[in-house]
Amino acid sequence: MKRIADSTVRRLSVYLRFLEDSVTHGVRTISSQELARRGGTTSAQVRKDLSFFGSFGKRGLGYPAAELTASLRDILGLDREWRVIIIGAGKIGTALAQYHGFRQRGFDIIAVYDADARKIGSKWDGLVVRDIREVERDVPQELPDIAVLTVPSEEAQAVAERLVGAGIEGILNFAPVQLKLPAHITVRNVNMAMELEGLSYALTNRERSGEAQ
Amino acid sequence: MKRIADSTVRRLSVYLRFLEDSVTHGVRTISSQELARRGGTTSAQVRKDLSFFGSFGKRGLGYPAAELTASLRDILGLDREWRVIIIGAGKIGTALAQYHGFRQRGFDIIAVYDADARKIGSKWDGLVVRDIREVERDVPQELPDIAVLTVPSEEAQAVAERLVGAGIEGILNFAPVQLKLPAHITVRNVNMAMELEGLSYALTNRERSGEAQ
DNA sequence: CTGAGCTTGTGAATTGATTCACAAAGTAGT
DNA sequence: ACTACTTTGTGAATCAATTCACAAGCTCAG
Repeated sequence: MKRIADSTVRRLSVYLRFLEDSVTHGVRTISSQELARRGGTTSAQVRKDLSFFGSFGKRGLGYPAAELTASLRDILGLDREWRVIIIGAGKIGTALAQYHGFRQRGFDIIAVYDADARKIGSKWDGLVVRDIREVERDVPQELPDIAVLTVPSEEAQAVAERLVGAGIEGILNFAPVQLKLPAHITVRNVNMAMELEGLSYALTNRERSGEAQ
Repeated sequence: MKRIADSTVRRLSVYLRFLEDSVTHGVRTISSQELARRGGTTSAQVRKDLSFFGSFGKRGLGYPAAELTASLRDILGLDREWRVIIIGAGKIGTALAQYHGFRQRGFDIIAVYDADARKIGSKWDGLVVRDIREVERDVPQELPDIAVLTVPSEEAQAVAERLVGAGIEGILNFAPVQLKLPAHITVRNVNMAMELEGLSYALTNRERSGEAQ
């Protein structure tokens, strides 16, 4: 199968969110045009995106909402639970640990780690903050799939390497540094500073830059 | 001037972070190769990115670190303070409000708003949570540049429209919906669910998908 | 059953981003 | 001053993503 572009996967995620919404509102069938309108793209793009994975619609009618929802969940690998650990019990890490939206979407936060003795042992929401030194022992036992990295930039690379050593293969990195890890490790970056600076650039050079969306 | 790609602006932001770091460590000069290594890209890409904005290096030597830092800050519009308001005092909003990294980088959080009477009036870090209904009065007075939107999905579109009506032109949207706003408004989306689902896809289809970075 | 009206699925065309490759310009050692 | 070595800046070539455009398939009304 052909390599699927990152941008396509992102859009599938957006379509899925709207589809789930539509299904709970009783919508039976939905056109590429409607999906495009809600996803901020074009109908041709929607059809192309879906066509990489198969043929889901009926000509003249559109896509069956419930079936397409199930197919997208399947394609995205959301037909299972993902076990997530959070590394770094700072402001962002804490907020994420307490945010219930993830669990709802199948991402189950099973543990939080930190290096700071003052934080270790404290409890939120049934989760006790563990010592980061335990990660090498815990990961082979509890087999988390994804680590969310919310440690200071200086430590991000070293901590990431430890996680990989312990057996983690997927990392959601909040530190504003580019992690250098073996090729088989999947990394996604969330970089708030970058987003704000993107806004700063766009607002400063309004005529040059297109409207980011 | 030619339209600059979003991906280019993102990379400039990454280069800038590393350059600032280098300057504080006393580095005087830096090559496109070194910037590429740290930014997770290629030297040709670095040179191309910079070439859109001018000629900053010396052949045979590289780029003067301090000067390039200043130029990038200038290009990105970081030679000023940006006034930021946070809408939504939930888990994420609260964490962002208390996170000092933004202020350090020139993004000054001047207010937090919420609709929930139980939250209004509570105080963090010198910031009192204000009633969202006051936003129409405050914005024309205090002239914030950017609104960070951390309200539930269902409310995001309506709240965004109110913000635009009040005079906001830049929005950092954390709600997993595509906002539909006038073309002159700049929107950036941070969508954690999308990132996690991207990881889920990549981990599920390891052979098909490239390593996202 | 027929014709008008939608909407999908998809090659082809286009537009956009990245990589190549090299001349030009500099450094440093002798 | 000359040679060997670096590194930038940039057109040209390549690779990738999006948009176009239309045949084919389906619905529905009469």
